[in-house]
Amino acid sequence: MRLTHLADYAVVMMTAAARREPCARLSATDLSQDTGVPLPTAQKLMQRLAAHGLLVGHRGAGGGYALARPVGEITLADIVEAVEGPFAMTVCSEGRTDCALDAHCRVKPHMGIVGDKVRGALGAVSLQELAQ
Amino acid sequence: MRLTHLADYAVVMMTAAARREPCARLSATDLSQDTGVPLPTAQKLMQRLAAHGLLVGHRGAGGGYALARPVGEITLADIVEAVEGPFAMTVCSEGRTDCALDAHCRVKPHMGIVGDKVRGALGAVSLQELAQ
DNA sequence: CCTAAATCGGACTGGAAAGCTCCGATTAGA
DNA sequence: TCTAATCGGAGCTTTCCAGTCCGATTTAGG
Repeated sequence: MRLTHLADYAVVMMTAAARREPCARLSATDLSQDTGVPLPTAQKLMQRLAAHGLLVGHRGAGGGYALARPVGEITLADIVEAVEGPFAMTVCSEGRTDCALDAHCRVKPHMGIVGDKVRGALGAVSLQELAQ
Repeated sequence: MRLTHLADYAVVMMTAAARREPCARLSATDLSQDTGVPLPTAQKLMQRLAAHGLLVGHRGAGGGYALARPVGEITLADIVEAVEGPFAMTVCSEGRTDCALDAHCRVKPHMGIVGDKVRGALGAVSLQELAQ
């Protein structure tokens, strides 16, 4: 029950962005230098965060990314979900039924509820709190 | 943010044990047949669960495992923590400081709190609820 | 006392997913 | 129109997890 390195990096980068001016243009290079995250990795992460609507990208010279929403409306759950995928405690919660235990499993109906609880715990932490 | 297969298997096995009589002797073979978990994997999991005080092992002929506590006093958090290790969102929360971002990281102090929240969410679910 | 059954502990192999890097496509500014 | 800086996707290497096997230890029963 721990975050992947990519999700950890994403949280660090988003908090670094939250400390800047709102709507400021942030390039992947800028955040890479601020946080220490390797540049190619930072690029890949910002792509995913933009694809999930947490950042908006502006291309071309002078472009970069900007927070899509106010810092109070972006939660830890949003960031983790953008990088790691949906909060499913088990693979069978995602619709996949290729589980060898599926026939005898009596726990499956409860796992969706558990996932929601975990998501609620992370959803209660906003970027504003993380940035102090 | 998902459980490993081993933790998933452990939850299924513990719920299967919870449906038996309290204090019943359960061998790894029994639970393996009931749940469909491969026998060697079941053995390894029960070792870990016993090492963390969730099961008590009885060696020798007629031996087996039994739940160490009533089903209402064993939570999902206990099981996951026994198999996956402590609830640390990041490696730096466990005391390791070999993180390249450590110097600039301003999020580290908050991660311990986040881990506690997640643990609380899983700690609110007891074996009794999972077994219906 | 002896046999048999079952747990405990370790080390080893295979496989999947994460993590990192490089290269092409697109766009704004001069 | 040309240049420069960025977004976006594809590929590869590496690390960690999952599964398996073996031997050692212990206890109940005949």
